Amino acid sequence: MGRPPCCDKEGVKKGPWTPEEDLVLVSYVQEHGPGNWRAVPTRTGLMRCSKSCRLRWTNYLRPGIKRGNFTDQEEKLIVHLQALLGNRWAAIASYLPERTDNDIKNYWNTHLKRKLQAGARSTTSSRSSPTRPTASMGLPQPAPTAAARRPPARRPRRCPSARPPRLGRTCSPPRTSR
DNA sequence: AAAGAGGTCAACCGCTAGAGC
DNA sequence: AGCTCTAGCGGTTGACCTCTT
Repeated sequence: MGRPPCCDKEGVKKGPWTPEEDLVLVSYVQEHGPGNWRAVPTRTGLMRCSKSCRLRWTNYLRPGIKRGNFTDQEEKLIVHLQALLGNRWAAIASYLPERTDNDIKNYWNTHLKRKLQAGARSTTSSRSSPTRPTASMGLPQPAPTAAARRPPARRPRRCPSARPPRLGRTCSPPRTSR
């Protein structure tokens, strides 16, 4: 008998969360606290996978999250930490408690990577050896997370193209930023 | 005003570490 | 020691949005 899937694929809702689902999840977490995500779908009646619940909470519903509008200071910190730690977004996020790893990852991939590439292109002629930043460059202390303990190396994915088509984004709340 | 291109970001998937038995 | 299960992580996707033509 193989390992069962993390959640029942039949009857599990995918795609954007509705405000009603958010409300259910928030009230559950307020009552029981975050954790034991496995129990959340059964206890709340949400037709969502436990992973989806955890992700929604940590990336969107968790209190104290700042969204969008990265400051110059945050941007510099992310660039510095990325050079220092690599793509360990959770570890980087631990230095920015108001930001989520997903947010930082997105910001890096959409803004900073491009920015740095453009900068690198303009300075390729004057290529002194890049000064690799050190951990003692005035960084705040990270919150202790499991991410900080994990090694950065990961295996390549097995079949990246075998994915079912996504459901349409039909009922997400209107975007606030931009 | 319409169409196409490119950017953004929420959410998914697959994988690994670690706990529990 | 070995197996199962869960939590958490990083990479990726694709719908939606904005800008350009």
